Amino acid sequence: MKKTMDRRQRKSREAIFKAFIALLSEKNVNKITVEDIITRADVGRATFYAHFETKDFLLKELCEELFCHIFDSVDNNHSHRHIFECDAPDSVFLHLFTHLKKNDNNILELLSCQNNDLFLQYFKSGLYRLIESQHQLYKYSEKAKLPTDFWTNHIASTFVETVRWWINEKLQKSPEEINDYFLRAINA
Amino acid sequence: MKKTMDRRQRKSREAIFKAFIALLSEKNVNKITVEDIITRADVGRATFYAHFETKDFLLKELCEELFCHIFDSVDNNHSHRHIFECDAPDSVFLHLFTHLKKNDNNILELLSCQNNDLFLQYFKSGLYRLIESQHQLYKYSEKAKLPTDFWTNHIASTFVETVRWWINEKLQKSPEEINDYFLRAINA
DNA sequence: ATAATACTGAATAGAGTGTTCGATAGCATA
DNA sequence: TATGCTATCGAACACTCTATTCAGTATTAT
Repeated sequence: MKKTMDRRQRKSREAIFKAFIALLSEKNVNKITVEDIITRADVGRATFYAHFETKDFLLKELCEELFCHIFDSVDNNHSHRHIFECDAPDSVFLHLFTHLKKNDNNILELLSCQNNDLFLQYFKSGLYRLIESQHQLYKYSEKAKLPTDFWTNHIASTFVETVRWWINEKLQKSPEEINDYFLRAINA
Repeated sequence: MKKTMDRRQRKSREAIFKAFIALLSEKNVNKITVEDIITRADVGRATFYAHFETKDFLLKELCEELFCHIFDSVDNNHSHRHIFECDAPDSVFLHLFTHLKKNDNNILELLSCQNNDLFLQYFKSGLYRLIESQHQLYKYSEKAKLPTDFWTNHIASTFVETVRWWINEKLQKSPEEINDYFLRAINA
């Protein structure tokens, strides 16, 4: 989203996103029509198509906006730690759990709605890239003689499944506890 | 599927399944139309709706037909082992990997096509029930103080992800090797 | 104030869904 | 082989949804 965006554009775009998110927690993504969205968002039909080529593009852009924040914040945090030489190997995940619980952008609504698989998959692909860069995680995989990409995928999916379980439990556990579960599961 | 099914019904049903499977490996499930299916299957429109209420039902019944075999075979094998008191704790998974590689019903085509998430998720839900009944798997979870349902989900998803990785690698590894990877990953 | 541009609202063509029905052909049974 | 039963055909139908268009209106940046 460009900074120099017409206020009207921003408003329409935001209204569409907001309506779409609300609808996503109400019904299956395949059953949501453009009519539903524009009625809820209170914008004209032509406006919708001026912003998004199709519903699929809307979904894709929504995912990008949602997850760019969370991964950016990790990247910043990680580079800080690098600068200060404060090496806490697995705290990246604690950082992610904490960030999730803060629930910026109502990300939790989407990760717990009936369409959550959609978002968990998208989240996982972002995670995969992040994990690849965390070399200290691979000590165990070497010990267990597991291929690198197998291990990367294993960690990413275990993280996502931990989040899924956590959300199902209504986030009763603290980020520290759930991070502990996660680390025990991957036995790091 | 009832045994006493009219030959015409069987033929139509099979033709529809076959056409659907072929289409699934060509394009996204959402883009497949009833028109596509009946043209490929060479049956009338009314025939399709006589067999399946909607496309979603077709998909559901396809999944059931596909996975019932594989889980039934495990159940039989498991109860045999029970009778003969031959207790090989984790061989259920080796049995599953072996069964998958045999590729009955072209199950692998579906697990490796672009719609594989659909089938892997369905496969996982079947697995979940199976794992719940395998009590010997929970020794480690008790040691690591992890909740039962967390652990069940962890094993199920790790299995599914192992299968996913295996298929991506074109099934080059033997069932024994891949079972080994899986057991190392869950550290059982 | 002005020019640029985003939005509206209604109309439109086209694709896909799910149903209907009389006619036809295949099936099980006797 | 003749019988009734039932699955299929194929075409037509109403319906919903998609995606585009365009003239008129409102808002914005400068």
